[in-house]
Parts: sequence; C-alpha cells; structure tokens
Amino acid sequence: MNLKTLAEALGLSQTTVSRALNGYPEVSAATRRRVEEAAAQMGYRPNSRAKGLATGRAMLIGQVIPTSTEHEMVNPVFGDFVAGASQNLARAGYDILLTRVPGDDEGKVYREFRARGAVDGVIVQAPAVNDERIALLNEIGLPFVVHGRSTGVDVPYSWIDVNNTQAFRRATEFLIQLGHRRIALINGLERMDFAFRRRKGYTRALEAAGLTPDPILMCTDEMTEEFGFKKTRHMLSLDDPPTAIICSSILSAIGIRRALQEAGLVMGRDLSVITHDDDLSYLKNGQDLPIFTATRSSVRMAGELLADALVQLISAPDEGPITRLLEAQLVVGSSTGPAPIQAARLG
Amino acid sequence: MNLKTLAEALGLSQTTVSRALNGYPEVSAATRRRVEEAAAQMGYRPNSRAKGLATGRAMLIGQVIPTSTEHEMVNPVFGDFVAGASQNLARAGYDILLTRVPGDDEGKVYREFRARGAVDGVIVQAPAVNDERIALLNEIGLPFVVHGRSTGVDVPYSWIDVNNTQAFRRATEFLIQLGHRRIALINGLERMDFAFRRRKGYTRALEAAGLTPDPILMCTDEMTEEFGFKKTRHMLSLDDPPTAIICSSILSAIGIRRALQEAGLVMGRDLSVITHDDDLSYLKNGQDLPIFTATRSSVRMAGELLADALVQLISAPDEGPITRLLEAQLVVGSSTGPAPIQAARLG
DNA sequence: TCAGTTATCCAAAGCGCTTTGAAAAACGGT
DNA sequence: ACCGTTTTTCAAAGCGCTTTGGATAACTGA
Repeated sequence: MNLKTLAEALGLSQTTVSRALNGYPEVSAATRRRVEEAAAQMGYRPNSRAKGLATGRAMLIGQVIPTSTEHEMVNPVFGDFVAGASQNLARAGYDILLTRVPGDDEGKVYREFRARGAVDGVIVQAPAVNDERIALLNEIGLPFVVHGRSTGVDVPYSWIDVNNTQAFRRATEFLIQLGHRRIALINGLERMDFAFRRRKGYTRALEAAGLTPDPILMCTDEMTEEFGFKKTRHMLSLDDPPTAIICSSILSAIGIRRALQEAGLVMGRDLSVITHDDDLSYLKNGQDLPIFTATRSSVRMAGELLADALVQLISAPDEGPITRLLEAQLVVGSSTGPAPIQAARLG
Repeated sequence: MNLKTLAEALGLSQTTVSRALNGYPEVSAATRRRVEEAAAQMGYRPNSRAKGLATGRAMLIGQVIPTSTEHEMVNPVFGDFVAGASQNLARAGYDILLTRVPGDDEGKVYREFRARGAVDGVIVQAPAVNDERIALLNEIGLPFVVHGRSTGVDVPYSWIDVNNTQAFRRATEFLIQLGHRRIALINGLERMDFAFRRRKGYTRALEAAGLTPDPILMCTDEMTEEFGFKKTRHMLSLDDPPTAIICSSILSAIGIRRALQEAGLVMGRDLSVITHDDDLSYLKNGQDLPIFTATRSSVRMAGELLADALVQLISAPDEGPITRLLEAQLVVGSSTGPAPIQAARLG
C-alpha cells in the first residue's frame, strides 16, 4: 500500500492525499476525513525512506552505545537513559538509531552519520575532560546534545548535566559533619568529566574543613561491583583505614558492602558509605528507607530532558545552545552514621 | 557531496561511479581506483535514505526497548545484549532502530515497521508463554528472531534460547546432592517463558528426588535487588525455612545476600544460593573465584548470535527458521555448601 | 581490413514521497 | 449573467540513489 494506490483508490491525486494526511489547509474537511478513513482502513503509512528523501529529514537520532574501551563494559545506566530519551523522542516522531563504534573512533561514526544523512542529530554520552567529539560535531554541523559537560572545552555547546561537584561536595561535608576525618573516594575513571568533577567536589570539601586529601584513600577505575569490593578490602587493611567512603556508583557501593560483610563490619556503624545513585529501574536504592545514603539523580529523567533539548535544537538551530544543570538530591539512608569514637579521637 | 557532483567532478556518469563503488564488474580497475580515491578524498557516502529507497532495503533492524509494563523497569540485560547484537549487525552493514512502545501494544509497532518499511527485520525480546507477537510477525511477514522461545506457540519461527529448564534442573540437583531438601525458588515473572521453564526444571529435579515442591518456597516477580531481599527475609522467618535458594537473576541474588547479612547468616554455610548469571559486563560474578554458584550464559553472546541469525534470515528467507539452544554453564562459587546438619536431619 | 566479441561507459527510468506552480471549481457580489 | 476571489484539486519536478537497456570503444581472429 503506497501513496499512489491509495490515491487511485480514492480517485484523488497523490498531492491531495499527501496534503490531507499531513494536515495542510488546502484541502476540504470532507475530503480530509475521507482520506484519513481510507488510510486508516487500508493501513497506509508513508514509507520512511521516501518521506525522508523528500523532506530531507531522517527522523532518527543517532546514539552510540557507550562502551568503555578498556573492558568492553556497557555503561549500566544506558538502558534507563535510552528508555527516557526514546520516550520523549517518540513524542516528536523520532526513533533512535543505535550503532556501535568499530575500534575507538566515535568521530568517524559522526562523520559518517553526517555524510550519509543517516540522522538528524546525536546524543553524546560520557564526555571526557577535553572531549574532542564536541569540536568535531560543531565542525561538521550535526546537531547534538551532550549528556554531561567537558571541562576544558570552551566553545559553546548544548548539554544537560548533574552538578557533580556540588553533589560530592555536599556528600563529603555531610560525612565531615558526622565526625569523619578519614574519608575515602572510590571514583569512576577520572578522565571522564563526571568523575573529574566529583573528585573536585570531594577535595574542596575536605580542604574547606582543613583536611588534606590523602592519595591513599582515592582510587579511580571502571565502576564495577568488583572494583568497590577490592578497593574497600584493601583500604580496610591500611594502618589508618578510612571511616567513610564516598563512591561514584551504586554497583561499586554494593561491592563495598560485600567487603564490609566479609570483614565482619557493619555498614553505617563501623564504616559509613555514600554513593551516587542514578536511580536505575532495576537497582532501586529504596524510596522511603534508602539502603545507601546517596546523591541521587535520575538518569532516566536526564534522558527525557536531553531528548527534548535535542528536538528543540533541531527545530530551531539558531536559538543557541541549550544548557541545564541538575542538582542531585542528598537522600539519607542507613549506610551513614557518626564516626566511630576511637577513629574520631585519633583523627 | 552527492553522487551527481562526485560524478561530475570525475567526468563520469552516475552509473559508473555507483558501480565502481559497489563493486560491480562492469568497470575497469583503473576507473574503479580513481573513483574510490576521489570518493574517499571528498568524503562521499551514499545517502542512506536514497540508497534505501532505490534498493528497497532499510539496512536497519528494529528493536523495541524491553520494559516491563508493571514497573516501567528496563531489562538490565538490555545494554549487554544490544552491544553484542549491534556489533555483529554492524559487520553486515545494519544499524539498530530503537523504539519504545507507547502503552502496551508492541504489535502496533511491528505493523508500523512493516507498513513504513522502516526496518528489514526485528529482534523480539522477552517472549512470554503463548506470546502473540510471533503469530503477528509471521502474519505480516516481517523477518524476526526471538531471544528465547514461547511455550504454547507451535508455528515454526526462528529463535535462540538458553536451555533454562536444564539449567535450573541441574542447579537444583546440585543442591540436592549437597544434602538440601528445603530449596526455595526466587523466580522472574512466570508468564515470561524463561521463568516458566526455569520453574519447570526446578520442579522436575525436586520430584525426581522424591521431594514435593512447596508453594511457600516459590515466588515470582520482577527480578530486582529488593525482590530478592524481601523474599529472603520473609522466607527466613518461616517455621521451616529453606536451606538453599535458587534465583533467576544476579541482581536478586545480591538482595538475597543483603538479607542474609542482615540476619547474621553466612552465605554458603548457613544458606546456599545459586543464581542465574547473564554475565553482564558491569556485574561480573568473577571468573576464577565466582561469588555466586551460578548457571551462566552470556547474554552478550546471545545478542551476537541473534544478530547473525537475523542477517542470514533476511538474506535467505526461504531456508526456513533458524533455532539454537544454548546450554548454560554451571559454575561453582562460594555461595553453596552442604546443607546445615540439623536441617538435613529434620528434612 | 572488417565483422564479431567483449570491455567500458552512459542516459533514463524508477523507488515513494513532498512540494511548486498552475488549473479547475466553487463562491460572492454586482 | 458575469467577473474577481477564494477554495480545492492536480500534473510534474525533485529528493539521491540503483539498475535496465543501450551505445560506444577496444579488442579479437580471419
């Protein structure tokens, strides 16, 4: 069923049928209804590629699957993010074109997107510090929104980000107020912008309280469960172990919990833990009674906001970049408590 | 840069340039190289939509984001699955078209895919028992491969599945051999085919050992961490609590661990746990020293296999359905051990 | 040299839609 | 009845590619 046969069946021209279905005013109400009914009844849908070719728009948003090159790990927030994004993109008639990067060259994919006219815009995930993708996308003129920011890039671009610095600063302050002095940081890869900023917030809070950040208590890697486990186990074996840990991912926080369990320690009493919580649908921290004290920010909502921003950017490219900074919520659970007495005295 | 300008720049016809780039024999080696070099140098890429319109193929595979309608939860295996699938699809020149289902009607999306010619085939996730999507896709003639099977559907269709029945039967037998008699099942939603089959395997093993499955020890829901936690906590409070639990997801198994920790019990000693493990990249169970004894099957590899199968199915639709049953590996970790003495005696 | 192949290239049609520019029909006012 | 407007409809061009059916050029062997 294509436009031609539908038009013939109705005894109308393709022009009229097309206009009737696309809401143009140059068609009588009666004809429009007749066309719409026939289209619905015959299950007519305009061919995507033909429509795209004629209009010059793909109605597709490009999205590269965010995998770390180190361990081929897929970002665990990807599912929730894309669910949020595609929900709002769908409202505007867009679908997501998902692709994987062969090797390491995401820029190549973007160039190809552009040259092939495959997508109308892209969402950029997991920006690094000084991320070179932003300059590239600006250069080739493909509309894009970044999920996060990139420290060191000072050309204007559209982004939506969580205030990571502030979130981890507050979390650290919270622990300091509870009497903690030895506070560890189990962070993501610090060439990633979010991790870089979280460390900054952590460090600033320590320094503001007159504490010196201790390199022994700071580590950075891919945020797996195992990473949290191993690092915690190691830190507990130190001469002067931490009384609290701040962690960048709930998955690693689960690893922390496992290490504590193994050591026979009670989380929240013997050692306090605060984690960032992306509010993943399959790993809820609990609403009323959170397991972990956490800096919470829904990644799914971020997906929705990025989708809206990108749609707007595509429809009005000259209105300048869209930026939005989201504040994470500090939710207090049972994983934090006052610093153990002796530790507080020693500190 | 389009074909026309490229052809003009080369002083050739569009036909020749197109043929040169697509590897047709009717073009001299010298001309071909000249064309290829110019195309590379000028960054020419054929427009996706124009090419698709001319060839009648979209070079896109449809994929609906697998969210449960109940809790809007995105399937946690989705990221790894799609990473595997898109890797192998990319090799054959396909990208993934990702879309969300408005409301609950996935069939509507498939019909639209077909009518719009938006995709060349689809991957069907999370089949239920008697899944009606299979009949629909057969009816509308859209090539598809199912990730899993659907008990009760007896028309032929292509699928790739883990042998869930066998996996859970073996896991249950393993526990029985360790002396366990009170074995609980924390399962996924049993209208899902995989959960239905796992329960079958579990039940069969019990019955083969002369044990009667106890409804009190069987529960089914969305497989979150919290579900594992709450159910375990509840089961531990029973008069005759289980000495072992079989669980359908490593996330829920983590919840089980938390409940045990809370109750002051040691996993593997006081209570044994076996979980299914999809070998998620962000939640590794450990290779040499697995945390959980598990029935392991890589969902990423499943994605790769499904991609290959679908590509083949599209290129040779008449060769009949492709089916493949994968055996899960039983890996023994530290979460299982002999049944506690008194429980074994009582049982 | 010339007819018969074969290698090489091309003009034009077609994929299914939108959209421009024009024509036909309907309308309103005199 | 007639003319100027407005409403309604349409034919045809164009989006950028592939592919069919020729045409031309370059080789053969006699």
